[in-house]
Amino acid sequence: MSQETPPRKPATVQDVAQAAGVSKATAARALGQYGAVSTSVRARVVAAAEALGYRPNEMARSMSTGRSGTIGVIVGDIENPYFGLAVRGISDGARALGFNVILANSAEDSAEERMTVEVLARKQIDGLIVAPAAAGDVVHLRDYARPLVLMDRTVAALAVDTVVMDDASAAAEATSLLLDAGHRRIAYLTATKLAGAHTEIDISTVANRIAGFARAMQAAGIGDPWAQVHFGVTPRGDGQGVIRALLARDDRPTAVLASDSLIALEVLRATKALGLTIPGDLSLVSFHDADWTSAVTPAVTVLAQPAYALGQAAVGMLIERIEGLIAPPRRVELPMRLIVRESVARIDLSASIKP
Amino acid sequence: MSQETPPRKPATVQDVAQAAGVSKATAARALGQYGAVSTSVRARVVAAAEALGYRPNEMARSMSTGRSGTIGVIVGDIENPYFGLAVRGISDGARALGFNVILANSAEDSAEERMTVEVLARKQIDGLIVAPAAAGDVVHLRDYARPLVLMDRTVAALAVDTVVMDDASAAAEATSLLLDAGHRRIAYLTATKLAGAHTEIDISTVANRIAGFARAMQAAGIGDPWAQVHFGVTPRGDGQGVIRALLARDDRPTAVLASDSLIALEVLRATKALGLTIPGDLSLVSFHDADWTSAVTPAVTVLAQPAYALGQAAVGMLIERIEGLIAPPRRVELPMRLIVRESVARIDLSASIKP
DNA sequence: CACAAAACTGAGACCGGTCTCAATAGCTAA
DNA sequence: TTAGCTATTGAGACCGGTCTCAGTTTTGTG
Repeated sequence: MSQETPPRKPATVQDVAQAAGVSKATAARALGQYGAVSTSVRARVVAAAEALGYRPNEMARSMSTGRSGTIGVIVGDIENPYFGLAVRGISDGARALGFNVILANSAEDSAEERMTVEVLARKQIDGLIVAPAAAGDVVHLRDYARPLVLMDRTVAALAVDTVVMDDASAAAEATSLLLDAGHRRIAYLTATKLAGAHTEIDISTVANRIAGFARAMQAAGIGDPWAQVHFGVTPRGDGQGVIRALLARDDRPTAVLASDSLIALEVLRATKALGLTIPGDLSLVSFHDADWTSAVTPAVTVLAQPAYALGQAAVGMLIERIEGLIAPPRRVELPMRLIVRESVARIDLSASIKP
Repeated sequence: MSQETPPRKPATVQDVAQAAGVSKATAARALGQYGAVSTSVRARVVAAAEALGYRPNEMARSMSTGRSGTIGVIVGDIENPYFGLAVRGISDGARALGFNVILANSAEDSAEERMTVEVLARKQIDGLIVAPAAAGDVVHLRDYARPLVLMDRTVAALAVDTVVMDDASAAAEATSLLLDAGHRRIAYLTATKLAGAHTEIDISTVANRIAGFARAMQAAGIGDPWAQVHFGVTPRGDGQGVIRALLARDDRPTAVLASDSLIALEVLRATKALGLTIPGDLSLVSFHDADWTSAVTPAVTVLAQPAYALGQAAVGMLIERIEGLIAPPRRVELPMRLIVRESVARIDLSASIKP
């Protein structure tokens, strides 16, 4: 059977029908698992299909059913292991439920995001999961009148299913850990840039974390924690410069909280370049339990994020909507877990820190 | 304009045509950038389309043009940063050339790969890039009678465009580095498992690297280098056990060559658990310049692989074929670059190594 | 000013499936 | 035996575009 030359032009239902001596409609029924077909005819059709190497054209099928069996996913940065893991959760979940995934990157840019939504919509995706680049610019998401799920970030203006993490309390917890170890000069590093004029933070995740950080700092009686927040620490941007400048200051922080594993890596790089040691000269806590954090020395204390579960939850909710679920928008919040390892040192509160 | 209620049912060419008072054919020409349309009519149609919020249905378009503008990519393990980077190279290249990508995982399993090819083919992809799980089982790839490009691995039985790296010479180079530093007991660690009965290595990359390793070892007068090759060092499998057992032996290796960054991480984990230090107790060289390798201490000496370029080259060749290029199968080999860092120590050849 | 060439436009087939509806066939109940 | 049903099957419309071909309108040229 493997030696027969495959047809130049792929076989269609029509071809199979002809070979089996039945009508196109009947062949389609036998092949497509719908409608009623007598067992004898079905066998004949299936045999013919087999012989012709028939392969159903999913595109044509989607054309008439109106469902593509594909969902779109837009994240800001696929490079980030956190999103990478979330996407895997989505993909696995989607496949298990019979859907495919088209993945796209927005580069954390709203305009790019808008164009991407348009492209995906044209491809007839059945639904969309997005980690919106900016909560303030979401008309394209509202206009996308189909099942939509927000992941990692909320948008007040969008009443749709949302899955997020408990960013505020996790940030507060990590900050408290540092505070309890005696640290007072704690810097919070995030990749997000403050857009020119307005200083509003347009990503709920970032805002919540900073809020949690500030809350914990203030509870410890430390004034103006916002001054300790450093924006624009991008791995492929000037992140390294920002960190080095920070660590070169006389009143340099004794501890840093990195908002993702890529930033933690930049911190490692900077301390290495500056000859500082962790946790001796600088304590470090990072968001996301990247694989390397537990393997290196010192192992990095992290806030483990259930990113895979995040993705699974998102795709689960999305597909429920696609299947027709009618219900008010749901909101799921997943808890992070603080994993204490070796990158945080105690500091003697009474001793002054050498500049 | 943003306050008009979007139509319940998306507008089609027909709707636009009607609104503009022209025939469907003319509207389609104006909207689809083909055929000739007078400027006045075009303006009228475009305006109508704008007003109706018309959005072309790519699926329908593909249906009649016979081209989906989508290419499929199958790799063994998306988790692996090496493939992750290659996939990004493919995605970026594809987008630049006007194509989309559907990504799939084969879990390094031929059967899974076969099913995936089938699924992608049904989705009418225009071409396929694959890092085949096994060179011995490729009928499904041969039967897939469309543009096909092999990436990272060659398959002698498949005369198609291929992009690979210079695995043999790179492995030899890294081994020589270790040899020159005085090492003699050098272990090669790979994730690949030897399939039950036959001990053939069914992945060209793995075979070539081991060949390069063995060649260098033999050139240094070291007998039976194959005994130093350890298979099945999978991060999510028993990799950790294998490494620990290896490092616990009296004649444990003084250096290891890890075939990817995930394995290097496992080595780090094992030495950490066993209280060994790198490079003091064990030297390490790893394939792939993962981001963490240069940030940690000691920084890991690596064989940098142009994975992004690998992906770009693959997608470039594939799309040339899709566009109709007729030419004998091409083969591109990309060079790796050895980046010496801090994870290799000199060993005094005259001194005996303590067990 | 007349006629050929070029530019537009409209009708309708087609891509490869699904799906509705009517027609035929086989079978049971009365 | 025959009306009444149900199980099968065939014809053809339809999804939303593209594309061919013929008919109509302009434009160009001698």
